[in-house]
Amino acid sequence: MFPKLDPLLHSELRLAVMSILADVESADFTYLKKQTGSTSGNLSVQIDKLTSAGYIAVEKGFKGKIPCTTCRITPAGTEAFNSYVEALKEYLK
Amino acid sequence: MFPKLDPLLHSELRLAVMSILADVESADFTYLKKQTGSTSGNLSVQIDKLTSAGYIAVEKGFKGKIPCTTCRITPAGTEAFNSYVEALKEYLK
DNA sequence: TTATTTGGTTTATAAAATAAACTTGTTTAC
DNA sequence: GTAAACAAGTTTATTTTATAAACCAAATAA
Repeated sequence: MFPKLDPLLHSELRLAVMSILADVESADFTYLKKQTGSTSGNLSVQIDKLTSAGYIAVEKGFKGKIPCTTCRITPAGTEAFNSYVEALKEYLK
Repeated sequence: MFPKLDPLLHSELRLAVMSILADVESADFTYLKKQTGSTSGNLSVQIDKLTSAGYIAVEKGFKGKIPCTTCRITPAGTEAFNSYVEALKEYLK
């Protein structure tokens, strides 16, 4: 039987964001936007959802005078990501 | 950069169906329904989409007097599935 | 014969993804 | 110094999807 896929992670953009954050200590909004090729609006919405789920943590600050939103994955996020990868394997093999 | 994920395959139920059909010669509606645990309505809709995309072929016949819808993957479907798996790996590693 | 079950399809609703428009503040050009 | 352009996002609106609920036709069981 196929395991249920976490709908929060089974989304192209959110998965890309999580994939990046799983690899780096932290990444800011602009970097995520460039790496994923997404629009600001879409990225903003998806970051919110990941934050509400507790999968990532967001810190708002400034780089000089310019606002800067920094994201990092949480332990819960790491665990969810790993579970998702395991679940997905059942579909791909 | 993250490759685009085929939206037709990036769907839990459609992916499960394709995953099954990639493994067997053919499978009928009832079998797919049992294996995926989906509702008839949802399965019917998703089979239609995969058919329209040319990823699977559907044959409608009878098993005795009872109608029986048989599905099998097409070469285009196999290729799309393989590409999807490759693309997804970029997100999971 | 009238329920009930099988094997679905169609239609309606809920949820998601995405795009477009807007905001706040900053830098640049005149 | 002020108007225009830009950066970094957010909010709102629209489109697309997924899913569920309702329905239907034929077969079997009571």
